Amino acid sequence: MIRISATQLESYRRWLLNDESTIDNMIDFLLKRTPPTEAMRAGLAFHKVLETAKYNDELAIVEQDGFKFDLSGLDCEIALPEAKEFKLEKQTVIDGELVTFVGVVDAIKVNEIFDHKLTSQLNAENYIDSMQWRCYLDWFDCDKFTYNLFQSYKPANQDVYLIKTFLPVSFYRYEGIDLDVRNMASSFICFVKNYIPELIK
DNA sequence: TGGTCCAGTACCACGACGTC
DNA sequence: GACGTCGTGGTACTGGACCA
Repeated sequence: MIRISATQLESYRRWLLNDESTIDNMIDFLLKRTPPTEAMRAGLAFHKVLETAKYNDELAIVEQDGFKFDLSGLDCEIALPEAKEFKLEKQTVIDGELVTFVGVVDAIKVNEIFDHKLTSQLNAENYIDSMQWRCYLDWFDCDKFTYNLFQSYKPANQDVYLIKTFLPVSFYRYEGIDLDVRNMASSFICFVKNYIPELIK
């Protein structure tokens, strides 16, 4: 049996596209030998801010885990569903191998999944090819996936992240999305069998 | 002139949470 | 308390454009 997360599949997809990345790089990632950057920690802290926010909360300057975020520059309302951090496990068989797909979405409501991303570069095209939304739409059996993109900027000599822009970007289920996920998972399983068989329990 | 902003690209550890 | 599992995408860098 092998457990596969949406993050793993997305990282594997990007690894396939990168001619210069080595097999060892991918193995290191899957075995979790990599340290998180400050940006990742900032993203985590911002996530926590959105998780703990309540309906009708007016967020201006908030502090979380040592990071300060200034949302006063946003002149819009952000809809945050009540169902947050929703986890799913789904078992299936691919190429004769028992597979457990696992994933956690930031928020979910009827037929729609939400994922929050703190980014310095607001580029929706970065997410078009992503396996993440495909996996979640397939596994959670939903029709719409929305990335809530928050563009941040950290001025030099300041310890605050200015949240400049909020941009929701949605993707929709299409015919054959399950096949795309299965094909990528099949390729991933093949890689694991060849290079990291210890991940198969 | 200095500060800000943008584009593109590759890659990897920690906190939180659930389970035992 | 120990252990296993998951998502967190931004950093660093370069070159160039823009603005006050």
